[in-house]
Amino acid sequence: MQSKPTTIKEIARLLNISPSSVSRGLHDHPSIGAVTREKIKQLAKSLNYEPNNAAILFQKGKTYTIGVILPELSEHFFSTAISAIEDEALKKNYTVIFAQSHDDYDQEVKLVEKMKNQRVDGLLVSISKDTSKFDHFEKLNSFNIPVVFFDRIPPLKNVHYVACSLESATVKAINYLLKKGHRSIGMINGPTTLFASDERKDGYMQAITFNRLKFDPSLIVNCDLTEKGTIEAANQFLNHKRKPTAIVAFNDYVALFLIKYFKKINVVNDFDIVSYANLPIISYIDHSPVASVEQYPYLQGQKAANILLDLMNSPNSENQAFYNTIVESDLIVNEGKD
Amino acid sequence: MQSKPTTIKEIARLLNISPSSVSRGLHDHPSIGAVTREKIKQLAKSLNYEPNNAAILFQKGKTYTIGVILPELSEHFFSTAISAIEDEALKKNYTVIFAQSHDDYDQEVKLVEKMKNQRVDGLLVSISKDTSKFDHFEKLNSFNIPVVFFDRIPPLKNVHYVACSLESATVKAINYLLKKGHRSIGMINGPTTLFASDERKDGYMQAITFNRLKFDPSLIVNCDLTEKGTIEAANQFLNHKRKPTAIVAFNDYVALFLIKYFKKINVVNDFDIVSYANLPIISYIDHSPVASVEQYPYLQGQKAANILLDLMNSPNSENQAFYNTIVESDLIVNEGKD
DNA sequence: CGAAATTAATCAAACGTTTGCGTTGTTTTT
DNA sequence: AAAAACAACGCAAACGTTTGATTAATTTCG
Repeated sequence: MQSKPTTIKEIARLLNISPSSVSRGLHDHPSIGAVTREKIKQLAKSLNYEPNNAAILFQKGKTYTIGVILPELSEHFFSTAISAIEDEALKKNYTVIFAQSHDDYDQEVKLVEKMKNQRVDGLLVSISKDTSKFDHFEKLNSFNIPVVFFDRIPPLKNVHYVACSLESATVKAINYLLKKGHRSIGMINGPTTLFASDERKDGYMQAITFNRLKFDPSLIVNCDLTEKGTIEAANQFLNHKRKPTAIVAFNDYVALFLIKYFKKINVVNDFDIVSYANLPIISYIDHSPVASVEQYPYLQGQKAANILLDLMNSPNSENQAFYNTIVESDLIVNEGKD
Repeated sequence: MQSKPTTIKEIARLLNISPSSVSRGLHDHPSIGAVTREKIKQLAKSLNYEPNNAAILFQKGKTYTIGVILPELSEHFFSTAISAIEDEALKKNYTVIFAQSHDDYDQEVKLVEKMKNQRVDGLLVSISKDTSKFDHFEKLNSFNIPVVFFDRIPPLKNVHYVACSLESATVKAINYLLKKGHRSIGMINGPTTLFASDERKDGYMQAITFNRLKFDPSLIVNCDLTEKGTIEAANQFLNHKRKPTAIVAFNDYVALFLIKYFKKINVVNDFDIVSYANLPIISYIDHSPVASVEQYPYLQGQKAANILLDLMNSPNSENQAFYNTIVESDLIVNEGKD
């Protein structure tokens, strides 16, 4: 009743050869004769032999595991990204373990420590909102655990990362709105502490100045990304001397709050809204954004995973080169709204 | 530069005692004296000793890993559930690995096999849509790997599971609609192969007959859950001799398709819609469902994980008792729509 | 005071696999 | 025909930790 998994020893015993020969036979080592090799393989197959991973990991001192730390799994962006990571890892026979920081710095520090103790071979990280120190990652260097950051990356030079250029995407978004005839464009930006806020702002300014228009700083409002904050920001626009006719929202949640509020006060048709995609079904709502910045979470996850797999399997000599991959984001125009 | 993790052997060498004493000391084994124990612990701490997990797993023949197989991580329900699973596992120092079947039977079979080979200590499964055979799970019995199904459970008696009682929830939904005055209620149900379809149908019938109303089978339409299928189902209702005034949609996606279609043909105000929750933001759309059946994914994940942890740590004697946990689902009435 | 019980530690095996090195025979080279 | 090369396999150690059995030293008790 109680099946024990087949082992190499068992196969060796049945075949009257040594375990080492079985091991070599299974790995097509040249020093094992063809006939023996086939006998080994056939018996292994018929006994449903599967290598005991724990034993291999232990003996090789590797875990064939990559850790993923991200802020919030239930966010569509991250669940998509981790899905990609898992797919890539599976191809190379790596296992993925993950943990959520819930956007908490202390939690993130703990998780990094835990991942290190779990002896992950490498780490993929999307940093939490309120992480501004990065010592906890540097410790991993001495243990030779490579780290690749994705999407939410730290403002450091000497790290590997994959991210989206929100700046160029924002330029595209503003250009699109300008081409539609808008001359006063508001932006509900995130907290100033976020790198992503800088990128949006820079993109905004770049597009405005490139088109030889006057940049009005009061058209960019920082916001804590809550519903309340969004409404406050919206009110600033409504009372603005140059009331904008289009608004770039920090993300789909903000866009959602905005649309809800605008509907309530019956001004929803006065604005074109552009947002940064993270809710798959936003296009289903009425008066949904006219365009969205697509950040390709699957692609980002894929690239980050592949870079990490690369780093883990290369000698640690080439420490000077850092992978800095930018995934181009695209402006997706919402059809039927144009 | 290149740090090697501290080992028990190293500690033993430095303290001039045997590795076994160190191991016992760290585990508060009574046969180690208090002074020695403290010396061991202090040195271990100062050297940042962390047990080599791979070695422990190997030697114990356990992996302290629970596997999760689910259809689609990007669905909000599942990402929430796995988030709960991870939280529970972490508490007991278990690691979670997961994989997606993408609702494909063959893939699911492969994943079960893979999880078995990875030597997971237990498995949590939400079965794929087109799984109707369950041999691949039974094989796990002989390897003493407990399985707990959650949400999408197989129609078997001798399995552990956690699920939502969609039947009673459906009763609540129908009762709610009846109380609102509806007398002809349509239901867009899923494929007949799904257990979840049976439950909805049973709940519908139960509520109708309990209220001494006549049950009209043509008011329940099976549907493949695609947009096209939803529209076809909707058309059946529109042409029905007793055109319903309320419709119960199989899930939020179906509700979404339905609302979109009804809006297009300008009949959206003719219907009250009730749905089963899986999209967190559905309440933001116009003409959103008047009520939703909440299935508490976090709670389900939590319970399933705890049952599994229980099973893994109990002797395999009590094989007769099966955990059959039903999480009561609630009808959430969409405020402001009532 | 000697036997038994208790305390505190050690020994050695085990878990399954890999791998450097050694040992056979057999074949090829000069 | 002796030396060199090669083919095919076995031996044994190693990875870090746990644990049953054992030993040695000390204490307790009748």
